[in-house]
Amino acid sequence: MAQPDTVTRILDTAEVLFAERGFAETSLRNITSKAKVNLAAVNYHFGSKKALIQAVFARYLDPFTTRFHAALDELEARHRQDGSEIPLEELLETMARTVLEVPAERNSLKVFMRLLGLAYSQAQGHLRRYIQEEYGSVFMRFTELVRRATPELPDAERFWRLHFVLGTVIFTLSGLDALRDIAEQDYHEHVSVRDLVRRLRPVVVSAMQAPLPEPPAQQEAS
Amino acid sequence: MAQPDTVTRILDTAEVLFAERGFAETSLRNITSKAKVNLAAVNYHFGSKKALIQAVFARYLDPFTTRFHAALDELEARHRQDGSEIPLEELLETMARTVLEVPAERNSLKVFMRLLGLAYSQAQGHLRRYIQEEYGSVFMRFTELVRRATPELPDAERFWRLHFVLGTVIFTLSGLDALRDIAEQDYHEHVSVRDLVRRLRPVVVSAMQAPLPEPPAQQEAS
DNA sequence: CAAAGTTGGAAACAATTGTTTGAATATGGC
DNA sequence: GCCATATTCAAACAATTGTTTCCAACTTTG
Repeated sequence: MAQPDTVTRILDTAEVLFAERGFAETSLRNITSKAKVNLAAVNYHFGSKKALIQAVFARYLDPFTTRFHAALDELEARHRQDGSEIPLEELLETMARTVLEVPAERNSLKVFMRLLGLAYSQAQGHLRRYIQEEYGSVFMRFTELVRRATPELPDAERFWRLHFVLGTVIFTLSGLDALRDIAEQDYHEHVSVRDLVRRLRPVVVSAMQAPLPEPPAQQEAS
Repeated sequence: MAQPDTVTRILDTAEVLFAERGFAETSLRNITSKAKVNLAAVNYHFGSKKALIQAVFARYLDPFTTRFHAALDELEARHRQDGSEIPLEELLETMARTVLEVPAERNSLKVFMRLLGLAYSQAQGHLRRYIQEEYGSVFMRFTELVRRATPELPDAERFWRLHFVLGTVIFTLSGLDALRDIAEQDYHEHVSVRDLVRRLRPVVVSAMQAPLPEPPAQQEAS
């Protein structure tokens, strides 16, 4: 499409407004007026509002997948040498590190997380489809590694637990501002994102390694 | 406001559409045409779209808070007799049971959960404020009981962990349809809501009882 | 039965939405 | 210099939004 200043001004403004208010609640006029560009610029450079939304995501997810693939490459290479399986903690740790790393440059982890949360919760069917098609492969690679790291878990159980912890992370980090306000007000304790990740670690690990649920419906367990 | 058939037809239709597509993405014309009532009926009976949204929530949350208070009363009374503290599992169990119980009549747990998820994720400031003001007290009562059940947890840690598991539950149950599709397709296994709650139980308990995170910088031991 | 008040309905309201148009301006290659 | 292309801009577009108006139909009540 195009490269220069207008495009990034639009993207910078759009991602903030989207994160603050959602997609449907943010009009193109909101974006263009705040970005000080002409209204038609969005349709000119991106084609449509849908395409703009996808472009906002691509600017985060493209570098993320690149780095995450690289990090997994390195992790696999290291463990291929000493012949050991990659432990679950290391996988989770790697993912967390990559997630923290990518938006660090623009100091916008909060925006990134909020966008991810919106992608799941807003109806926007096209978005989920886009993300699935464009970035599904890296997620599949990760889950396959998790599978090898947790051979004791039935496949279905692991599937659900991964989504359980995904929910924890996205919910917490995407609602971070509101929660942080409450926490600071109630406990007079400032929480940084790194702080939260530190708190999340043992919880997520314990969640993944929780005992298996009792088998369904039958009154009699062994 | 009013009582008869039109009002409930609007509410029934609105909650389904809201759950499917979000608030901003659902127009009053969508609702009224599908409910086969006149467009003006919404503003006549509820006053505004905002008020309709709140009414949809109230229809779930009012009975929920009533029953939850009652269930907690009973739980407290039972444990006051034998002098023991209420264990965490029982608290979580009670909440889960109440959540499952309330919408069971209309077979709309999915809708209920999806609405809760939207309430958190959609910007809709008025909604969060409304829910907080209207139903904050029952949540505070619950957290106080959780506090007594987990005296080993620092207050801030407990606060965060409660929101961690809240995220798990809301995220999972509100995105249930999509996740269920994937799960059935990949593992040929049908998952009911009760099934999911069964899977959630050990995960949530383990998450709450996870070891404390290490203070800001140190190595880890299992 | 008739008056009063409540509910239902078609139409119009003003505001806002995403998108398109066509002319003006800047930019870059020759 | 000039031409072609790329970008910006103001204006208008058609569609949709929540809300209001005014009148008909109904139910209740005296």
